[in-house]
Amino acid sequence: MEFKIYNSYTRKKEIFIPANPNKVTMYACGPTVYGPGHIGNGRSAIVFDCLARVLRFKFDNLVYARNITDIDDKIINVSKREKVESSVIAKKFTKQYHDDFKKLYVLAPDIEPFATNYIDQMIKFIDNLLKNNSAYLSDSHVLFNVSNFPDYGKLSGRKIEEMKPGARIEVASYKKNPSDFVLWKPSPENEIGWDSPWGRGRPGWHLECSAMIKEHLGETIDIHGGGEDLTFPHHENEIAQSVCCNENNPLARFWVHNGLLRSENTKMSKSLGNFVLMKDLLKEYDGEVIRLAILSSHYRQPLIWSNDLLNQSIKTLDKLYLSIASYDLEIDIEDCNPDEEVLSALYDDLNTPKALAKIFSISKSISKSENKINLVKSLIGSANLIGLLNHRSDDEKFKNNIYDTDEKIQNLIKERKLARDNKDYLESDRIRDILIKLGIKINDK
RNA sequence: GGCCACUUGGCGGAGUGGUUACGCAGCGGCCUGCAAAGCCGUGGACGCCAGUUCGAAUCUGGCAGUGGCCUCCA
Repeated sequence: MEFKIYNSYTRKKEIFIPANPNKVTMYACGPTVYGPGHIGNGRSAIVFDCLARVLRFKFDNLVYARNITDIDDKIINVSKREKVESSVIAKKFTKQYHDDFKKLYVLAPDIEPFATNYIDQMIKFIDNLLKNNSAYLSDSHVLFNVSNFPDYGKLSGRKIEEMKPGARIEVASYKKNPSDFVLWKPSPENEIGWDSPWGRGRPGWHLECSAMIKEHLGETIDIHGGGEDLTFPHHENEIAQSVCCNENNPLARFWVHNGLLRSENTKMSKSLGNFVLMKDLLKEYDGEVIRLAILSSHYRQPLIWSNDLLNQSIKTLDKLYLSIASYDLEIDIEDCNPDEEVLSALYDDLNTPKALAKIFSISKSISKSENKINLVKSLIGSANLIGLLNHRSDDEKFKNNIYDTDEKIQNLIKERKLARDNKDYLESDRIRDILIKLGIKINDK
């Protein structure tokens, strides 16, 4: 079965064939760690985690890298405010992201490069660009010379002439062309910086991805991903600098962008302040519920984040677990393979809503089937492929469930059964109410 | 101003030129001491206007609405 994915660069769904089947390469832009991540960051991580899982299933030897931007003006600003080193801020929020991602069942990427570990590579990168006239020095900054790259704007579908310079941000005076972007900028004495041929300073935002991709994955990678909001200017700039640095080799064969989350009618974003933090959400909802909510819509569609969506996901997930409860203990996880229809949905541009529809229908068919175990295997195999149904009926997670081994609760259940046997329904219903208050659902039979 | 995307039932959300998506919620029934779960059944949709076609929610054009981007963002 072939794997198809929508390529933002060509604006078409295309069959994905890796350039080198022995090493499939994917890079996704990770977060800048200057504060706790919101659920939009979570969506991106979940989408590319899901893509990585499916690619791993289809191809051997996927190398998936997702970076952490640990040097940036925003981090520096926070560090000034908190009066600590910027590395302290970066470390703190890297840990927060890791914790959040783990709870969302996002697997660690194969490589997680930190920008500050690649300063040397970035300096070399800039040096290369200066040598071939793709960059210039101006007012202690090194800038990328956009006019030297004719394909600039191709990814985001815009022409330099059509852009309205300074529409939002004032054009810096040291730029030859408003679209030129910073590769290296000077750092004041009291701020973090590294020595370079152009003085003490720090790299521009876009550079790290290009340098780290080149270092770990090569000059041309199979898939480059990130949020839709990174298309311009971030990815456009990455392409420009990488292509110019690497003798016109394309940076990525496929570009994959996830749609943005919205709160009501506007996009959720840090600058608008209308975001929901992952850590706050995770206090109220199970990570698997959040993951299901995210995967219930196609990754390229905008998704309106709401409590309704979450509450629906709770019910749906409950039912999925209920349908496999106890049967799942009889099977070996190794034997669980995804259903063919689920697979073909996922192979078709990662159509998770369609895959979930099939998962639900398998789940529904279990109770009336003669061959329950096979269906349970297929259900778990399918759900696991997209990072769902990670728990078994006897897991800690279900402590507060009918499978609870807690003595007090088991006794209550026994007492209730006794009352029912004696047809003392007043008493049995009273105990049921207690159990419900303890978060335990009673399913007779 | 330029570029791009989207618009499906109460809600979420796929898909297809002609046949039930699916889930949640609803309604009727079976089961149950009563519930829950399960089972059986059921109503309800493709933004508007034209065009192409034997046939369009699906293709084309126009219109409207919503949203995104035009150097902070996943």
